[in-house]
Amino acid sequence: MKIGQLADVCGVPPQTIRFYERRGLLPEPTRLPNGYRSYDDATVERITFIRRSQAAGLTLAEIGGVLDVRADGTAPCSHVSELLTRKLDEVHDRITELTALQAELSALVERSRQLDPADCTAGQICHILGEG
Amino acid sequence: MKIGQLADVCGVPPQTIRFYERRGLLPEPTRLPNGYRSYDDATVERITFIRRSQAAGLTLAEIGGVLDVRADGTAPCSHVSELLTRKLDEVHDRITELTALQAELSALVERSRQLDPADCTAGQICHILGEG
DNA sequence: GTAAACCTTGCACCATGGTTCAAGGTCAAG
DNA sequence: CTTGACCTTGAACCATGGTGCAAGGTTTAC
Repeated sequence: MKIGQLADVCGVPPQTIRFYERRGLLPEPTRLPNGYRSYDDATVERITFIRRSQAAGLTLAEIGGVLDVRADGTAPCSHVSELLTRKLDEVHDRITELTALQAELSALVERSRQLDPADCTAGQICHILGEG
Repeated sequence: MKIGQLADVCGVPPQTIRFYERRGLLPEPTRLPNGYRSYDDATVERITFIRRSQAAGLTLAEIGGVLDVRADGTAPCSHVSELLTRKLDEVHDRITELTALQAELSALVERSRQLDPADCTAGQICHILGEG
């Protein structure tokens, strides 16, 4: 299977596959006599795994880590488990931040509805975003 | 006031002030006879405004837009109001995404607790992250 | 007079996840 | 035999918000 076919099967552009290879997420593929990359079905699975892991919020570096542990012959279970737990914390923290920001923005939008644009001519830059 | 003093007052590094200048968020400052940048209190206010707007989740490009409208002599009220409303939508959408991701991660972590690492030896990469 | 602390400029670099380009080799169809 | 679709490589570029470095000029303190 050449890179274009692999790309079609996996739903990613060929450049992205080469990019994953450069990042060490995919092993160097075997080559056809003409130098073209040649892939088997295991690579389809590997790319699918990468995309699924990305969907779970892991970075490419983190996914690479899992793949490396697996390549060592060690089951990456505890590694993955810790990773997911940590990621869950990060997501939770980010939601907390964004929720606070949402409240802040709501207050500002509400304020913008109540302020009179005519008052805006003062020396300040913007009386909606101005002081607190 | 020289750049270092301005930086201290505003709590940002001098490089960041030059960076804002390059991005058009700060006007070209007047210069002392020796070529050093010279600032007045209005710049303190302007940088404070930039940081406050960043805290509200606006990008530097968006903040620059507000500043430009203001520089035109137009009150940026309706512009800012729309910007904030749009930003509120974005934040809301992002929270929705992250909440879904949180649920997904929770399920995976739970699954990792129930799966037996001994089953991990199969041909797949990771039975926690494997076929969803 | 000299060292430290400040200022100047321009340019390169950081992470993130790719995308795009240039210049060329290969292969199948007509 | 030429056109088009595919493949190769290396390198630059995108947005984001800065940070760091090099090489030099200035100013302040001792």
